[in-house]
Amino acid sequence: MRKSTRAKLIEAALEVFGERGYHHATIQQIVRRAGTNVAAINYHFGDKAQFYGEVVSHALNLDQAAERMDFGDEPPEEQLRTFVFWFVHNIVGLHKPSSSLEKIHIQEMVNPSPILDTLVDTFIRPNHMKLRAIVAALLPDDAAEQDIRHHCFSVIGQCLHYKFARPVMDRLYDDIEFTENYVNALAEHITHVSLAGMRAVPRQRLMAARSGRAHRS
Amino acid sequence: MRKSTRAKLIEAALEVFGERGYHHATIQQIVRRAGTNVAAINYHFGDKAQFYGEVVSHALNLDQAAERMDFGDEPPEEQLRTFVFWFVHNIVGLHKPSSSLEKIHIQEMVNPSPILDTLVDTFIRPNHMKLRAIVAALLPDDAAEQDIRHHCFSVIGQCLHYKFARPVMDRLYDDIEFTENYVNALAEHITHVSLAGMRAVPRQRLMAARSGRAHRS
DNA sequence: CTATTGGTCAAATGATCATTTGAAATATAA
DNA sequence: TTATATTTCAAATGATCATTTGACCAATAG
Repeated sequence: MRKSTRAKLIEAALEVFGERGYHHATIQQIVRRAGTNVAAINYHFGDKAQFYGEVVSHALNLDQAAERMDFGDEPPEEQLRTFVFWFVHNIVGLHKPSSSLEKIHIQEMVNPSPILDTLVDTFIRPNHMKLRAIVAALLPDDAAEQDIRHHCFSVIGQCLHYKFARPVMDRLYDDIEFTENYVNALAEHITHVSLAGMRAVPRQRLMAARSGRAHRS
Repeated sequence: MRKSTRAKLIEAALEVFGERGYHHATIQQIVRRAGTNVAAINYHFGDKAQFYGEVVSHALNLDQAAERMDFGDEPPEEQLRTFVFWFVHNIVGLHKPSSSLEKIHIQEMVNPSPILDTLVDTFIRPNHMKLRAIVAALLPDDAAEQDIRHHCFSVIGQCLHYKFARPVMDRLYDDIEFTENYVNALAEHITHVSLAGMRAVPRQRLMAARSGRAHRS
């Protein structure tokens, strides 16, 4: 016995769920890739939903076992840079091996399943808090709670865009290639914009006058 | 005859496709909302795919008929602000009436269908070019092509995040409410960060030394 | 009036999946 | 070895959809 059927199934499912999302992934595809057959799912995991749960928690364990991002005692600017580089590389998917969890993370954002709660608690929130600490260190001490959040979301939003908008970007420009160097340049750009945004804090507060200005339809 | 069945179908489909996306929307749901039955789809449009095509191009026409965003001769800073306010409000969906097209736009980004090509050409690219012009006006004349693009993507990425990450944000923080005022504050934040990022242009170019720094797995 | 056309309907068909089943094969214990 | 529990398999079942069919209805033209 080389590798237990159960293990092969989880491994294959991690890939397939990452590629197609929970709904679009079929059990056929998974068992074919695992070299076994459909009944094994029922036998080992009950049904597709429970199976998916097992797969995700297995991925979460893997991730916890993997090396954690740690910034010695770098200044917060550098910590942000490190965070963004790590995130962008994982998101864009150049780090093939360990990024299945990221893919599932993306799929769940777009099309949440009950698993999302777990995913947020054990994976997303810890990362968010790490970023939040960095952002808080970069902003003035009296920064409002909302501003801290928004700067976090600005950082993450810029990173994720290169995942979500990929199909559109490829149609807008036909010369984009996500090489190692290009992704590094992206990360540098995002770091730059984010830092600039945080340094320019003493902005005038939102004027009430602006309230009505949006798109009048 | 109050409203043709065909019109009722397109109207209902616009909503349903916007809410659930092409794949998850069922013909049953659409015809139920339109108060008719499944055969009408076959009769009027052939099949689901062609139907979807008609619905999207109808929405595009509606959108073209709608008032175009125009900035008199405001300075580019204000133009950017106007653009972001308009985009965020449409994306987040406070502008109920006209936002079905935006919803389909989002759905297509995540789960592209053949329609995406049309959508990019007639809807996304024009908007992108408008933003691009504003960004180019804000950057120094010798700004690199890549920098222009990346600043555009930073703006759009920050905006879209409040759509895509909504399920996650609701789990991270339980006190977020997308009121008119809050969305305005968001838009102001995004404008602020983006402008700061563009003004701080004379940054040192990416060092080759940084190439190897990302997540070492 | 009658025939033709455009439009609607309920029910049938067919495809794709998840899930179950019961028979085989394999291992494990006695 | 024999009995018992585990694990795999191919095929059956059932659910959910999209798509088709053929019977109706209403209007309009001859």
